[in-house]
Formats: sequence, structure tokens, C-alpha cells
Amino acid sequence: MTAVGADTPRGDRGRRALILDATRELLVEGGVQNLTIEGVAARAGVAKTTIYRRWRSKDELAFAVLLELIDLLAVPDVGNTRNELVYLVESVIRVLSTTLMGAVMQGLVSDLASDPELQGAFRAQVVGARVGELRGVVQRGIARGDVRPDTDADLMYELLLGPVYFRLLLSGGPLEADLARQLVDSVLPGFAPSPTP
Amino acid sequence: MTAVGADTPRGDRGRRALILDATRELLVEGGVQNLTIEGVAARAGVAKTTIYRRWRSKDELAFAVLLELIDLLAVPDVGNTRNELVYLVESVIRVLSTTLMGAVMQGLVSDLASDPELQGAFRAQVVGARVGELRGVVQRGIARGDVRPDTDADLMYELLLGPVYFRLLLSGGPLEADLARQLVDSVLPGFAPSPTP
Amino acid sequence: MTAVGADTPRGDRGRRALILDATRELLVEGGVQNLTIEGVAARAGVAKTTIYRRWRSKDELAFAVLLELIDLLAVPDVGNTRNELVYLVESVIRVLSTTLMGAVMQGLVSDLASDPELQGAFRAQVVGARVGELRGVVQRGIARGDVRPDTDADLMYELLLGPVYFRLLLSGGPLEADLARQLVDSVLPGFAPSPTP
Amino acid sequence: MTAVGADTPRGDRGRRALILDATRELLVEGGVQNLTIEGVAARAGVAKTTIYRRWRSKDELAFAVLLELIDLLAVPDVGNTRNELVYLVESVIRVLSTTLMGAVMQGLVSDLASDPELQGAFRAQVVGARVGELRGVVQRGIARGDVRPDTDADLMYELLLGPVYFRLLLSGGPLEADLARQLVDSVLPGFAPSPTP
DNA sequence: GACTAAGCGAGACGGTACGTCGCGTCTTAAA
DNA sequence: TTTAAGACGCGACGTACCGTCTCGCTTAGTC
Repeated sequence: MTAVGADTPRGDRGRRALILDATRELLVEGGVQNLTIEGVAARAGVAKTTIYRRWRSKDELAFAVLLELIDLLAVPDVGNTRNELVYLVESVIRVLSTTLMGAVMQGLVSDLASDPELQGAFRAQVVGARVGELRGVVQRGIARGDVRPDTDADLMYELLLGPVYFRLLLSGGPLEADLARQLVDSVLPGFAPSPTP
Repeated sequence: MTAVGADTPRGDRGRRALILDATRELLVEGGVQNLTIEGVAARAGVAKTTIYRRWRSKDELAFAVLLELIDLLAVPDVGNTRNELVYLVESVIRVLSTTLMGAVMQGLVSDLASDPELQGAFRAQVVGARVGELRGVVQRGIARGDVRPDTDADLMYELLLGPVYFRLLLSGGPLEADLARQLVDSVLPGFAPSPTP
Repeated sequence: MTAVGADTPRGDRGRRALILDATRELLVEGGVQNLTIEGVAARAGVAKTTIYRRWRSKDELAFAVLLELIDLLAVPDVGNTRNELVYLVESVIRVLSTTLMGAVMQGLVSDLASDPELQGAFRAQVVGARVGELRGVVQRGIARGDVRPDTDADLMYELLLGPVYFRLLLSGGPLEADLARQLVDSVLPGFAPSPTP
Repeated sequence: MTAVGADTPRGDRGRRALILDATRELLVEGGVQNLTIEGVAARAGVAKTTIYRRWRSKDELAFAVLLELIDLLAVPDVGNTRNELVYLVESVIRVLSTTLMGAVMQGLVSDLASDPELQGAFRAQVVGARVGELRGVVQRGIARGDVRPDTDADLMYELLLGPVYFRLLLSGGPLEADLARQLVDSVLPGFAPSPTP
């Protein structure tokens, strides 16, 4: 079942990857809902204890898989704030709707609220990266005069992606490409510089 | 299956309420996470089967409690679209942060995605009511000339409340009263009539 | 579902028969093991209470069916004690192996021990009838000089049928026709008159 | 499945004994009828799963207790076939009427018929041992000229013990010591050598 | 012919036990 | 020392029937 001889090339790295691979497979097959430590152990050909030694819960395990999915996109400077924002939101929508990430988020979200540590990690590693990127866009927009100087990037982030997550997690509404444009066009005016005469 | 309204002469309504009360108590004490059918049965002094006869899962049970929490607020016409929107968003924030609803939402959200029936009920009964209310506000706004006539109330709803749910469910950000004002002020300009001269 | 108008020809008799028929069918399908009052009620198109009104347990119900199966055979006087005994034993074997009776006995036997009332009924109505018949055969045998005058018919009954029930209930040994002959031939010498010269 | 003999280093034997002890106690208190896996688990201070891991049903569990009760008596050669047979039958009667075995048999018998595996075990381990013993007695009897050479030990076994089980299971008749003598005296003549002139 | 009371179907109910699942802990033996 | 293997106590699951208990609705039988 396990590839003897090859399953411990670096001993640790190999075993860790083995487990994450099995987790990913099982996530694809049944979602976080049906993910079990026992299942991962069986699939990975690993003892349960080996998993517990590294992750405290199946949530952490799923979160570890999730972290590997985030492609730290850099929004290119195209000289146009609106387009850059659309690009950013589209990227998030794409990842959520075409990779495991959407499904994992759905399964994990209930545990986020009850596990501060997990929530902290989410905020730091998922939200943080994207807000950082957005901050860059905003900065460039301010420089260009497209965006008001006192713009709160965190708030803008929530306005742009709150609706996306709302659809993903709550309403089940469609995560289509055009949504990015709609959101940006509705939100951007709120952060436009006042038309100083 | 049974004639609703007729099969509830007495004793039924009472039993139903008994169970929901117990559920509510246990939700307060431990959240959806720690809610168990056995626990509810014990607390309500009722057999497990009696619960299973009415609700198919603890999610449905928790959702039933949640439904009772929605106060179908009517946003009063104060002659000012901005204030009306703030009022609406504030109401939602208040319910989420001061009643069980926030905690129940956190616990249920992961199951929404995997239970289409539950999600449908959520969309119809929770989102539906609020969007309906918002639609009224928008209509009045259009009449007043505060809001663009082609405004998509659903989108506006997502923009106003997406960020609220984002904080509640994902980032753990504060659900403070002032948030409503910030959101409305950022969103409203996107729906303002073009200043056609 | 029930034949309206026809299901209460005599009101009581009809309903009683209905229930016993359903019981018999279910006994055929699944044995006493899988017999349930709920199943009988459903099959008979009758409320559970109607059954409980007449029989206190599913054992009594099964026993009622069993009683209907006993054909009160009369062993004919063929002028030959051995043949008469073989006939009697063969009859019992036939009933046990070709009708429901065997299966019902297997299912009921464990409850006999714990339900004195049921055991009394069994002893009186099943054993009693057969021992009575045997007593007649023995009497004729004594008259003919084939059987010792002090013969204990009860003991002979146990010797002849104990092995049959042993196979039916315990060892699962075959209940074949020839068994009757073997048993009689082994038992009869023990009750033969002493060859007083 | 696991290597027998190796998976019982310590702690296993102990746990097994713990469960069987609890089972025995509960059998004494309420018979097979009232034996429940949950009850055994509670009494033994053991999880239900631990029981299910070793026995598939409460019948197997009760049977395991029963097996421990069989004292593999060896019938001594007293130079007298009749006395040896009486000794053998008396032993069985004694075990059935003075130990748990009788009650357990009563409770188990209905399940024997519907569980071929259990019945096989019964035939092999309970009947088998006794028939083996009987076979020895018969052999000695043949050597002595007390018993016909073509004697079928299995049939003799059924004749001698069928009536005993008949009383235990069906008629509730008394299992007294004298019964052994009566049975042997009635059965033995049927297996006596023909009085060759 | 109307009225009562019994019997009935339907099925909800509290309850017991079932057999299963997966948890997270722990022990053992091999590497 | 780390591992796989897997037994274990535990808590909850959702189900099956139990025997009891209202409920109206028939349906005789009596006045």
C-alpha cells in the first residue's frame, strides 16, 4: 500500500507530505465534513499518533492543506486602480470557486469561531496576505489620485470580499467572474476623492 | 403529512416549545458545537425519538431556534435613505451581537453549505425577509432621488451585510454600532444617481 | 388497505383471524425472532392496541398460531404396538418438519422457560394431547401383552420425543422419517414384559 | 484475525475475564433474557465496543460463559456399563440443575436454531465432548458383552439426554437424580446383545 | 331514530437497547 | 526514539420496538 523505501526520503518532510496528500484527497472526495483522522491515517499508511503529533485536530490539518492552496498573487501595476481591484477580487473568486479552497472554507468556518488559534492563523495568513496586497493597490491609487488618501484598506477589503464570502458560505449565490466588476464598481465610488473644486 | 393546525390541540405545541426551550438553553451554554440531541432530550424531559420525529438533525433544530430570534423589523420611513440604511444594518448587527443568533450562525454555517435544504430555508426565511425590507428602503430612496433607479437591492444587501458576516464568521472583527454607518457611507455613493445636470 | 365492509363480518372473529393470518405469514417469512407486534399490526391493517387487547405478548400470539397447527391425530389400532408407536412418532416428526410448528417451537422455547403461564399452556395443550394418545397405545399394548403393565407413559413419551426435540432445538440433526422407527425399536425393549417362563 | 496467543500478553486476558465475570453475574441475576451488552459493559467497567470487539452478540457472550461451565468429566471404568451410564447422565443432570448452565441453555436455545455458527459450536464443544465420553463407555460395554457391537452411540446419547433436555426446555419437568436411573434402565435393553442361544 | 358506549385506526410518546462511528489516549514491538 | 498498529474508554449517533396513552371515528345495541 505504501511505497516502501520511498516513503521516508527525508523521514519527516516525506511523512508530513504523505499525510497532507492523503488529507487533500479525502477533502476532494468528501469535504471537511467527512474528513476523519482515522481516514487520513489509513489513506496515508500512517498511525493516528503520527498525525496527532503534528496537528491537534482535523481542523488544523485541513487548514494546513488550505494554506498550501493560497497563491500569493501580486497584483500588477496596470496604471488603473479599478482594473487592479477587479483583478484582485477575481483572483480570490477564482481560487474559491475552482480549487479546494472554497469547500475547505465552508467546512472550516464553523470551527474558526470556536477556535481562536485557528482564527488567528486564518486572519494572519489568509486575510493578512490579501489585505497587504490590497494596501499596495490602494497606495498606488492614492498616488494616482484615484482613491481618497484616508482610505481604510481593511474596510475596503471587507466590502469587496464580504459579499464573496457571503455567497460562498451563506446564500450559495453564484461566484461568477462578473461579480468582481460589480463589486468594485459599487465600492470604488465610496472611496473616490471628493471632487474638490 | 398530518393536518397542521389540527394535530396541535394541546400537548403538541407545548412539547415543541419544551424542546426548543431546552435547545435554546443548551445553545447558550455551549453553542451549536456542543449541542447534542441526547442533551436536548434529557433537558427537555423528552425521548430522543420525539425530537427526531420533528427535526431530522441538530442543525434543523438549531435553525428552528434561530428562526424564532429574527425580529421582523420594519424600517421606518424617516425621509432619509442613509439613515434608514444605517438603521437596517444596525438592527442586524444588534441581533447578531446581542442575541444567540450570532453564535448559532457561527455553528450552523458549515452545515449550510452541505445541506441544500437548510440553505434554502436560510435564504428564504432569513435573507429573504431582510432583502425585502431593504427593497422597500431602496424604493423610497429612488422615489426621493437619493438612489439610482436601476439599483440592485440584492447586491446592495450583500455589500452592506457581507462585511458584517465576514467579521462574525471569518475575521472575528468587532461588530460595533459604528460599523453600520461606515458601511452605508462607503456603499451608498456607489448607488447614487449620476449627477446629471 | 383493509377490505371495507368485509373486514368485520362477525366483528370479532374476523379481526382475530385477520391478526392470526398476518402472524402466520410473518412467522413464515422471518420466524419468531423477527416477529414484532408492530409488524403484525401493519400487516393485518390493525392497530397495535387491538392486538394487545387480545394477547399479552408476541409469544402468546405465536403460541396461538402454534395451537392451530396441532392436528389431533388419533393413532389407529392396527393390532401392533410397535407400528402404532412408529406412527405416532412419525406424525410428530412430520408436523415439526413440514409445518410452521418446528420454527415456532424453536423461537418460543426460550420464552417457555421464563413464562410459566406459557409453559403451562404448552404442557396442557401440546404435550397433554400427545401423551393422552400415547396412553391409549400403551393401554392397548398392555392388553395385547406387548407392553409391561407398569409402563410409565410419560417416561416413554419423553424417551420417544426427547430425541426428536433434541435434534430440532439443539443439535440441528435431521428429522427424517426413519428416525421414528429407530427410536421405537430402541425404546420398546425397555418396556417389554419380562419373559417370564 | 490477530495472532492468537500473541495478542494476549497481559491486560487482555484480564479484560476478557472481567467481561465474562460480569456476564456470569448478570446471568445469575436475570438470565439470558435480561442480559444486555450495555449492562455487561457497565458492570465490567468496560466500553461496549470492547465487548463487541470480541463477541458478535450477547448469545456468543453467554455461550462463552456456558463453555466455561462444562466440566469435562471422565466416566470411570467401574466394570459395569449400567452404572457408568447412570453416572454420565447424572453428571449432566447435575450440571444443568445446579449451575448456571441450565438457565443459560434455556435462554440460548432459541438462538441456536437461527445461528448456525452458534449451533455448530454447541454441537462441537458441548455435545461432542459428552458423546465422546459416551462412546468410551459403549466401547467398554461392547468389550464386556453388555452392549450390542453395532450400537450407535449418537442415538443412545439422544435417547439418554433428549428426555433431560425435554424437561429442562419444554415441559419443565423435574431434573431429579433418579431420572438418570430410569432413563438408563429403559434405554439399555434396546442396546443389549441378542440372547444368542 | 337518537344516543350512548365500546371497539377501533392511527400514531405520538417515554423508554431501553441496539450496533456503529470516530474521537483522543495509551500500550506494545519493531526498526 | 520514533513509528505502525491497534486496543481502549468514551460519548453520541440514529433506529427499532416496546407497551401505554390519547385522540376522533365508526358501529352496534339500547332506549
